[in-house]
Amino acid sequence: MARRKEHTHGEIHDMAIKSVMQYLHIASLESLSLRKVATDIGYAPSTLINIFGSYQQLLLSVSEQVLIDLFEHLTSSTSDEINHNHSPIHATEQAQASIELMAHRYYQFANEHRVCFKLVFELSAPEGVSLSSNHQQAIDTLFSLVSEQLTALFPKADHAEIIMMSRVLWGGIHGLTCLGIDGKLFTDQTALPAMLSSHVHGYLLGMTQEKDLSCC
Amino acid sequence: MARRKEHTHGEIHDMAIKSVMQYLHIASLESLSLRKVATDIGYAPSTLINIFGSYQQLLLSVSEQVLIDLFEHLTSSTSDEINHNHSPIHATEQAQASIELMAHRYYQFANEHRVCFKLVFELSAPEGVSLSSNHQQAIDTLFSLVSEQLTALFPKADHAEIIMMSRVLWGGIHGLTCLGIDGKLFTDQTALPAMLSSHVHGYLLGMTQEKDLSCC
DNA sequence: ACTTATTATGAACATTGTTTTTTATTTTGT
DNA sequence: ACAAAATAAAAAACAATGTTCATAATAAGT
Repeated sequence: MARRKEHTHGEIHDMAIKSVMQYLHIASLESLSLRKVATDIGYAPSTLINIFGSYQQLLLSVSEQVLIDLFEHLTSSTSDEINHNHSPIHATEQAQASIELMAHRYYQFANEHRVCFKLVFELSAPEGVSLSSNHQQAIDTLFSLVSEQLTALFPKADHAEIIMMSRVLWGGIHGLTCLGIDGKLFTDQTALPAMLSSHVHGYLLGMTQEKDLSCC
Repeated sequence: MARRKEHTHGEIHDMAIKSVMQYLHIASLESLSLRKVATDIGYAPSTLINIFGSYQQLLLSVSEQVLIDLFEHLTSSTSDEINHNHSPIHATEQAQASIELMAHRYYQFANEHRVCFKLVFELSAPEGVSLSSNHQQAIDTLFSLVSEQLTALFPKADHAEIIMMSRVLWGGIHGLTCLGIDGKLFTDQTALPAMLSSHVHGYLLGMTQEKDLSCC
């Protein structure tokens, strides 16, 4: 019966999201419920419905936050790790190493936040309603990370080709990661970084040979 | 009140699976329920629980069936379509074309059975219980389809390398397909076959260059 | 201080998966 | 052929879910 107003809606919003993300680190999505979240943060279920609109939209908000965290994980302090083993001579090697590093980090993030990561890609917006602009923008930003590097690697290629190649690269990274994290297709987890490298390295090598025919 | 035994358990099993697959062609998984399936096939909910053990295991049985259908879709009458445009001269070209065709079919199947396809990869076995051997075997068989072609392409490569390459290829095909079917990452559906081809073609070209250094 | 407008709440509701109990049917034993 | 035991399906009961809505408690306005 309406106690003292202790938190703003924004605060409850953040508390709920934090509660869900915390829960999903130790349990499955199916075992979570709106009522559990409400109990955890000390509010009534109907309060969360008031703020988020529905349980599904609460989960979508979580998905947004996970994407933001993922982006930060992919972009934080890149420089020192690239030059860790050997300093690349050419800018092209730098670009390739950068993509490879992102691939490895993508998998690392997915592996450390499996349930949250799955949530992002398995939850779709409610019927007829499209994703929020925040959400869509977060996704687009991920793509730009790769296409940026690609323009450095293929200065002659036109925009459409760059876009396509970035999608092929992300698609592969994403697919390997998805199949890897729940061990559905291969059980040896350790091999996945090598596969990611093989994918990035192999595809870029193939595209290089196809684009600039400097040889043969 | 236990009416006359009209169907065997096996028949009810198949009826339920068929009902689910049919329903998922026109509606979402969240809107489906055990009770709806029961009503649809004219039995009580508890009867389905008796047969399948739980709703989740019913859905896992559906997933198995989808995998079987997928396998059939990938392997049926391959020969005539490969030689459709131009007859390949070398066996290597044939192998590459075969993988590319499978990639396109993989996407085609996923696109025509979106909800069922998603079900296969989003539903995991109940806590602690591993997938049924049928289920696991169906997955392994998919992989063998690619690795078969790869052994033709890279006769010198050892088994471990073949395995790895087949996983990278499938991972990429799967990732692009996943991201493609619910338009989460790119809206132009038509471009997806081209991306799949680029992935297969690009990666194989890169690996060819790396494995047999006949040039440069 | 009194009224008005918020705001979170708790009770109610329909629906879910599952368990348990009942009951109708089939099979078995003699 | 008939009674008894076994079986199979269903109905009823249960706990838990997301969501709605009337209500009580607080905050704001004058």
